[in-house]
Amino acid sequence: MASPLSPDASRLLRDLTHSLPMALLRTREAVVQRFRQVLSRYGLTEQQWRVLRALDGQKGLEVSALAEQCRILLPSMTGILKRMEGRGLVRREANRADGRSTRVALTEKAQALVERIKPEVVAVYAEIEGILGQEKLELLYALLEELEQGLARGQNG
Amino acid sequence: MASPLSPDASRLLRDLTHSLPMALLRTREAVVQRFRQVLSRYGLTEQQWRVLRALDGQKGLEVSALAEQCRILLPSMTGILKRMEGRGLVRREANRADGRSTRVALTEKAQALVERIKPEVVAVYAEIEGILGQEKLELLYALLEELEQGLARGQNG
DNA sequence: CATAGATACTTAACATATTAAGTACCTAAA
DNA sequence: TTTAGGTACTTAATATGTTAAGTATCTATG
Repeated sequence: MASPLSPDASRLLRDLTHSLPMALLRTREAVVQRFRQVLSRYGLTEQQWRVLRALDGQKGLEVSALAEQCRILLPSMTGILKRMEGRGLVRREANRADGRSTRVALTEKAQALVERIKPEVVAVYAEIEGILGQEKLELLYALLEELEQGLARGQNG
Repeated sequence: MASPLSPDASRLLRDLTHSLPMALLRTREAVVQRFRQVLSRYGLTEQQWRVLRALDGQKGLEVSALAEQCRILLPSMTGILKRMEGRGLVRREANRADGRSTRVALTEKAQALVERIKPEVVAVYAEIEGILGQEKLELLYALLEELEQGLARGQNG
């Protein structure tokens, strides 16, 4: 049963190896794996590290702001914070001004952990920069952002 | 508590918005969301679509080969295939030559479903190409692959 | 003041990701 | 032939992702 698609459509519907979601997935997978090698030694998932990074240097953030920065949906964030709180990495304080929201902040323990891990993470970044070189890396960032923005505009405005 | 990192390290440890894993995640998220708008109308997840795409036009694939092409780990694939088999989308046949492996193939129903969905997916691809333009898109693919290959070499060879 | 509608989460239910074990089968070497 | 060591999965346990509901709380309005 041959595909009834036009030649142009066939070009667009690339083989799986070259589809854009797959390409983004494969590259991200490879990048994240390197970071995970570091983080797993500290019993942290990549998402938990994102939370630590986002809260580092902040006095505290509301859960929704934190979720947005980390690109983690609120239902997932609920569980992540619960586990991190259980391990004494984050502390929650009620927002007196607004009874609905909660502010989250790092504990001293978490601050220390972040400082201990940072140098190793930096080393991974250096390794990655070394692969592409700074110029290509910047180009990659620019293309990714342009695509993201373009898609966002298509959704909203 | 100021970070004890060098200026160079500070440059490398970008703010969360510009970290490479986050950039890849954000862009992929935006891209996948567009595809999901189509797929969800057919009760398919993105991963299930990857399986359909990989098997489309094949006589059948072994589970491990399928998993590799789809970039889905075997334990996840086990569940995905179980659900798809339950919905009559895939069929499994024992490999007479090797009792360990199983070959998976699309059912007629799944073939028809793929043909029905393809045009809509192609439209999404066209939309994405329109955002970046073909030239930048190719550049993006090339950069992603170069980075992925570079990281893979760092792991293995 | 009463209340409809919005906000900021949390719960629930299901699908997937990740790592570690377990199982059945196969292969090669003693 | 027996057996140690691989291979191709599957199971299990835990963490997240995704969507839909549910729960307080807040805000603007009549």
